[in-house]
Amino acid sequence: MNLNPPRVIGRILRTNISNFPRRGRNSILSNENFPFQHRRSKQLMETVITRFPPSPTGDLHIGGARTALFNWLFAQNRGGKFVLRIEDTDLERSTEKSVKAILDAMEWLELTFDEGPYFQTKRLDIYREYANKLHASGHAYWCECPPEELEQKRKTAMTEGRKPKYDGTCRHKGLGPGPNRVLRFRSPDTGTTVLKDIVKGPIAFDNAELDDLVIIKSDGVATYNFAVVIDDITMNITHVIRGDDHVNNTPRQIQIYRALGAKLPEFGHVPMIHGEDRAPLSKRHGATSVMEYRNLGFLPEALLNCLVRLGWSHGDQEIFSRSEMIEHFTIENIGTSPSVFSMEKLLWLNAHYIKAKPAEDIVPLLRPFLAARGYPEKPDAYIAGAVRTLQARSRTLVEMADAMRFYMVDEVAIDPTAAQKFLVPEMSAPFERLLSEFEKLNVFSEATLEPIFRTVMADLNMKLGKIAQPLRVSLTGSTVSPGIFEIIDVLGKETVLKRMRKGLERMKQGAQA
RNA sequence: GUCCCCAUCGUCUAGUCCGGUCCAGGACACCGGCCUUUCACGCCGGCGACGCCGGUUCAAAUCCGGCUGGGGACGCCA
Repeated sequence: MNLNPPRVIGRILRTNISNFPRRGRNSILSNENFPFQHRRSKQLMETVITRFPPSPTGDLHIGGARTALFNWLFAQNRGGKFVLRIEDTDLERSTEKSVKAILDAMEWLELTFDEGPYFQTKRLDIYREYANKLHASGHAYWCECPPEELEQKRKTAMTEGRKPKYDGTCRHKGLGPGPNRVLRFRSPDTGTTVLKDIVKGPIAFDNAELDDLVIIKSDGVATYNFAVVIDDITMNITHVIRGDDHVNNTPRQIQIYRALGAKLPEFGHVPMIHGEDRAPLSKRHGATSVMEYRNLGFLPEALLNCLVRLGWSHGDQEIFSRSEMIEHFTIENIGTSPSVFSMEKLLWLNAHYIKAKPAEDIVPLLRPFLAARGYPEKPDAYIAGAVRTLQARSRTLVEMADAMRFYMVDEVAIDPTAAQKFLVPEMSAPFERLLSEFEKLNVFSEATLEPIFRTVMADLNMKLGKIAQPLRVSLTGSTVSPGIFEIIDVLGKETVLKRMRKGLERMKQGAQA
């Protein structure tokens, strides 16, 4: 006879906990009966503290950056604090270089932190202290099972279709510490643990699914699942916003909080970012590291804007300034399904920010790209002028730097196909006429040039388009460029006349050929 | 295999909580047009989705169940 209601495992549906709103714009503030209502109002007095805990085993990648951004935004929105913590307890894979790379990327994105960076390897004693507490209270025990044996048992379980969990061999041995021994957390084997996820809603786990996880490795270092909990407790973290891939770790962590009698933070799990093929983002999807995007000529505000829209939205708004992101960011508007990172969208956003930014502000950002191309030095004002003509035509700083070549080099290389088509003998007469008019000119600007063009065109009974292409080819070496007057304006009289004479020569050569 | 999560245009998403206002809105990409000295920018228009099957209901993208598909987790990694 079963008098107990059936246990509900997994996503708890509205019918089971009807007043747990998963999302919904106003529900949290409007619903008086919301179970967390007064916890919530207590929180309003309490400072929000979020954290970003990368492990220094590589560059900061897109997914990590978005997690950092969400935590940062939430803290900013609530007037709270943002903590950076380096999770370097994997002594094998953690490197100094990665720490630097992560810090650089955070700085580039201007994701400023109020505390840290903390390093877990500097806090090992704290973990041991808490581990001792757990041992003393009977919540942890020493285990001497050799790793190879455990590995073998896991495999067997897997092939037999069972969950590969620790079988509890040392659970009741009452062992003390010793070489090659690990400390395991004694996980309850009945009941359920409920994760009240602020993004996904409540999720229940059957405790029988959870095994006794290692909390202190045989080298005396805490494992991830233990160190995070201790850190989040001792750093007073109020909200843990992290990737979806941590959902299954959370019930174990909750049990540790409970065993320690600590207050739980709020947990929010954000769906992951995938590549175009829906597989998790990896190298073969192209650039995955934040700094690669800087090298590709992207602006940090564009990357941030792109990332914030992956899994979060505010109605139909696409463009967000930093302050708008902060102002509008709420957990309720985080989506529940995984998203695919799109380079096309990033390019569009980047083009938008390049257009919107004052040319003067682009110059310093562009300089490294110019230098990389070995262009001769030019003054800021000159480059700014060139930038202005290219802003609407460049999606990245790389494209801009490439397109800027003809402004920068002394001699332009003329595209052979373009020369063949436009630097033709028939054009030499009108070209000569234009050249002689230009030579007389003292003030060289669009305002003085345009009337001259008009009169020359009228005299020769030609359309502007007819002469524009040969001129363009002479000045830039290509049939594609910014507007002809803009170019002349930036290049200046001397260079324009020099290149026009060169062009004229080519036209006459064409006549002989 | 077991457990967990997810499911609206090709992509990012609005709408889902509180069913009707949605023969589903916006953005990127794509296609067409306008503007025009080239290329862009900009503007206008077009293409294009509620995974499937049941149930509840006068009414379902929205609630319920199943299926299918995708993803995650199962380490002395984090």
